[in-house]
Amino acid sequence: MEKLILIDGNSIIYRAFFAMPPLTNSKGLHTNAVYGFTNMLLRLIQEEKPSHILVAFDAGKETFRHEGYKDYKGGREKTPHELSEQFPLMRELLESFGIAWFELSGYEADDIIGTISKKGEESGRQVLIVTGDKDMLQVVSDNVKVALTRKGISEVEPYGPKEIEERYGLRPEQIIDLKGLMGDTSDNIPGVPGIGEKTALKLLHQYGSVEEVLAHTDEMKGKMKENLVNHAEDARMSKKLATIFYEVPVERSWEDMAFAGVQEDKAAPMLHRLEFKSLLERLDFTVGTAGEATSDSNVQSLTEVDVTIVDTATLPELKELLPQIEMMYVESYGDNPHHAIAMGMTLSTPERHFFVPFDFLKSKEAEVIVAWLGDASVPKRGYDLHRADLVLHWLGITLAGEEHDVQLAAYLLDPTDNNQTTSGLAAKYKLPIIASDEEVYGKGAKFKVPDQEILSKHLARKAQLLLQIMELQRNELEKNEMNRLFYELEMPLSRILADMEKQGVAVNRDDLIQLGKEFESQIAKLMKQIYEIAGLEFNLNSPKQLGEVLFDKLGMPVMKKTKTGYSTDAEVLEKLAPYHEIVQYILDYRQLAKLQSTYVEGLLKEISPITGKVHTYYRQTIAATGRLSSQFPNLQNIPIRMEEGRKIRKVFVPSEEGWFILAADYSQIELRVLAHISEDEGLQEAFLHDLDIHTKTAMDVFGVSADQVDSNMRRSAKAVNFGIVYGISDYGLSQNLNITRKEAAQFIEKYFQAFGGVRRYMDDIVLEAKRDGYVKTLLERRRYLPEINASNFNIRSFAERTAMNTPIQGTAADIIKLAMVLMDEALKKQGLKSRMLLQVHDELVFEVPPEEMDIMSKLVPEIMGQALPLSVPLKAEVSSGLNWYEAK
DNA sequence: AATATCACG
DNA sequence: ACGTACGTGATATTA
Repeated sequence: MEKLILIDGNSIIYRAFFAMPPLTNSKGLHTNAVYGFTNMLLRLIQEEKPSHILVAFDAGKETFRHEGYKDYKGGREKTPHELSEQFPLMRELLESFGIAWFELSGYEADDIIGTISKKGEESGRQVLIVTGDKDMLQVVSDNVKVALTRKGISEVEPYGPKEIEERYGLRPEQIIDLKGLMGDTSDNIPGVPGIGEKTALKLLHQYGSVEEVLAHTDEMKGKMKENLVNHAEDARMSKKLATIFYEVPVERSWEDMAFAGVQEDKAAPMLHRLEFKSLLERLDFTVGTAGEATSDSNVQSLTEVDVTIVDTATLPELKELLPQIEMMYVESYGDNPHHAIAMGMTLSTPERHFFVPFDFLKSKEAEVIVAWLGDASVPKRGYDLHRADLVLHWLGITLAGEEHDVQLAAYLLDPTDNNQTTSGLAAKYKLPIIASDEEVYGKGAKFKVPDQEILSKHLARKAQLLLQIMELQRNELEKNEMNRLFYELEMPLSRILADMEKQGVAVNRDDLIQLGKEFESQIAKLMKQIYEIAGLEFNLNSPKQLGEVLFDKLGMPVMKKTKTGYSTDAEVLEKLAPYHEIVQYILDYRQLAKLQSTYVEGLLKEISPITGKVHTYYRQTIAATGRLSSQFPNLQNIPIRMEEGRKIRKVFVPSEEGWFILAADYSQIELRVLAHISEDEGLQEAFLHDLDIHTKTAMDVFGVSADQVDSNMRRSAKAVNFGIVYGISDYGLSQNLNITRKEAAQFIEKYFQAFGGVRRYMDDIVLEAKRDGYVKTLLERRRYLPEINASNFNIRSFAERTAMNTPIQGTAADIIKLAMVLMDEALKKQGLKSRMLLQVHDELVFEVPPEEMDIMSKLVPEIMGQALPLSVPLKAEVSSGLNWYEAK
């Protein structure tokens, strides 16, 4: 049977434009959309081998749809000129490829395609429509399929009647009823307010069509009924607008649309003009002539890979090669690795790739693989092994022996690189490009686990690249003197973190609920008072509405603006508090609302029904300074500064009867680190004598003796110390202390006079950053600062402050990470039952059985204090109790 | 998806 | 003269 492909040119070229990075030829001509379109076209030709092709375009501004509804497609952004200039190029390219195209003033591409597809079907041809527009689904039939583009244009999802039934539970012709009810913002089709896809489908499943729905509104109630009655006409019109017109006078014959393959003599000059070198190279001009074999054409941009799917039959081959496996990759989806769904695993030697389906891995016969995974004496190389460990753990499988994690190494080599994906790293190292995960899986709601065929190949391609990347990383780590940091600190730490996360922290659910009730009643009281005083009810959580009440209605002075309107943050509200009693209530409300939503409700949602604990996920490859971060839930920002919030800590309890929570935190670790690296004598002296550092700073800055330092002076000195650590600026300090910039500048000058070594450090580190392009910590952790020489003052200043702060914050991070590794060793060596549960940047939290309280109270601060010998002592203070609140 | 706000070190 | 303190993550609202 002959096959006809109909392409919605506008839809595809738009998607190509936004999906592709900007691309211009040497003359400055934008070509990215044409490139994306062409790539897709060639792939279609190769895969579908069509006998006929036609590309339809929209023409002119006004179509017959505007006659009934002048706002049709209103509110759309104007087409960027970078795109509009590509339309003529696209038409030329189609002509050079011998592909027919058609447009007709007054009609949309949809209508042209609909018309031709009907004719194609009637003449006994198979039809495939390629578009990004779901409206097109209405023309689907047994012989007409619609391929919808997914995530850009790299992949399409074919829809026949069966797929529409599965996805929507509708017949193709009901798609217009769906649009009629839900509307379409992109075309400015109104639909019925309050009815989205969910509701629309429910109604259609019950009544079948817009007309039937409208005829039965008497059976409904509430807002929905009201909306349907009031907007019945909108619904009817919307349906009409979405309905394809099948009578377009198309001036193309079958002969015009026949496609006989791309001819080199015609196509090559055009491709040259566009400078599509890769396409020229890849095209061998034998592609796609109807019915002809397309043997060795490599239109496909991806390299071929061979993967062996591991099953009963192929297991012996893998078994044989297990000792030679050099790369493992576990794919899963879901942001939270504790709940992630495993998709598949690849095990690779440099020559061969094995794909292990998880169903098989769980079977009895696969236990040889499970044993291999759990054998700590077998070094594992992989990508994001931390995540792999957790995913496998919740499947009951142990992973051990992690030696090289490519993601973690990539983070160390450039912690600010936010594309540590395999395809991103491949690009960085100029290795062959592979499809990104987003291209293969889609993102957000479009995410879909692909067929095993596609998945296994994608993973194999990743593994292939990862093997190469790993070798390059080994060299680079060596060159950067980061071997110790990587192999002795970060790699062992990644195991420890995974173990802490699996262990989790017990949370007393009932107490948390009780606390929530107390917050709730206070919140209700505050809301009532606020609404009463304001004289109206509004959404207190909306800064916009709050701003209107405060500034427009009550006429309070505007202190600060955000880019969208009035600022109502705590700093502003505190200044406004004297003007009106309502402000304090709002501040109190804000505080409680935060506690309730984030810490009560948020935490409750994270308690595992399986373990009754929260299992956070420490991310080791995020923070630019080398710190950890914590997610799902974030256990590094549990309230402590305010008593109300601090109560949250009471619900974090030991997981075993009679045990205790023990917490130890470093005292002034950042300033001690600063004392060490700046070699400032005064600062070192202060820590050698274990002075109160803020008081000491106040003495020097204000030139007074210890007993003359009042609380206000100490507060200022503390702010100066913070400023120093952050990379000081007079403006920042003045904001913090609510003083003038001049006064702040004087403080800073005084500070530098007293601590000359610190001034020298600040100056030197900025020069070092300008010279090397990066700064580093004591353990050789790097952070590149490409903006350190920027001409823009703001950008440059930011980089300079970062240069000052990163070695301090980063070295502190190095130290506590070292302490964690040493602590883990000590616990194991001494056979202690105590468990490390949490890390909060300068604090470690443990759960400890009663008989180990004495030893742990000594051991923990000792190990933390000796983790990295500095020129000043490191001090860790320990405390304990029945819960985290008491361990303060 | 972006913005505002606020919790922590 | 320039205008921000350093590093994170979660929530609710709004576009």
